Amino acid sequence: MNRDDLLAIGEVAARSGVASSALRYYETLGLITSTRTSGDRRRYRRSVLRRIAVIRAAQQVGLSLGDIAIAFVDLAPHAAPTKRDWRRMAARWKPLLERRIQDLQRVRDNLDNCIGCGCLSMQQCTLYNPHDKLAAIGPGPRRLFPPLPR
Amino acid sequence: MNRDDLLAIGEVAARSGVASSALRYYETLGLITSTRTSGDRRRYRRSVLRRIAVIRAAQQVGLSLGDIAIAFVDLAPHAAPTKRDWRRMAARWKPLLERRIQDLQRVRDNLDNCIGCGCLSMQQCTLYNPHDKLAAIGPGPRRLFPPLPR
DNA sequence: CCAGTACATCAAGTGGACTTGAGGTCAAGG
DNA sequence: CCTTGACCTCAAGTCCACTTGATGTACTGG
Repeated sequence: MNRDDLLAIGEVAARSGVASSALRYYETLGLITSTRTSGDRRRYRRSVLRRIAVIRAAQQVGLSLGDIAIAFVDLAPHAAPTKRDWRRMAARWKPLLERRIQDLQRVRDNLDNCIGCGCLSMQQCTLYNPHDKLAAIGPGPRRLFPPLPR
Repeated sequence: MNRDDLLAIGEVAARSGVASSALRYYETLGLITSTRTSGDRRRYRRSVLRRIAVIRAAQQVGLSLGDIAIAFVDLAPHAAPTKRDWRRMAARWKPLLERRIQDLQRVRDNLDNCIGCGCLSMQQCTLYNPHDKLAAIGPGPRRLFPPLPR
């Protein structure tokens, strides 16, 4: 239906699983870009799907859209990140991801312990230790990570 | 300083790393409870620290405070969860946690792939595949998991 | 006794990530 | 030509997890 290999917002929404309104919102944040038709409709390059996938992945890691935007402008002023850009971003995010995984594994291991012990021997339980990394991570789900290292 | 083995809100805040205002907020949600002194100050049992640790852990897993509250009223109407209660909660949350870890590992493995390949061979890249589990997880960080299984 | 600090309530504000609604436009099919 | 559906903008609303501010009360040290 689209001759120019460009996607309408609805198509992008369908293929990415992200609502059109969210896509417009991403655009206001500079996370994605679009061209317009004569009738002012957004047209997206196919590469936007990759970009969106990266955004979702980064959200998974715990980055805010602001953090992601920074990473994007920082690394890729153009719409389709190059191999090199992508590699840099991936390298940068990986430690965060690793740490996040480790944190969750710690929680899981504690659950295992607690399932075994009933968690009444609290002294050595890291869940119970308020001043470990978990506590330092921040005020709950909305900020799972500190801001990107400068 | 406290004879009755009860903790003032400031002490709980200091020991748990959670702000007093957040503790009061948790109380409005029924996540924690307190008794009052004659002067209307909150006094917490020591076990509240464990409860708070559990709350933070569950947030780590991606549960909302609402979800946690449900799990709590569901399992533990009393202030200090018993060994059995805690075991059940842990057992219930563990699959969520495992899944979350797996999802993140998937992302990480993809990053590894992409660091190697530059992510330009997108066909087999699961990051690029919009209809996989990642896309299904939901609208970003605020709801990393579907609501608790019934 | 008096100052200072810690705590109380309650209403309102914040930030993130969107969604919803009102009101209008554009392009295709019958 | 006219309807329908997808799209547009912009302002406002929503949900979550808290925080902040105003105003008042209680206990502690000097």
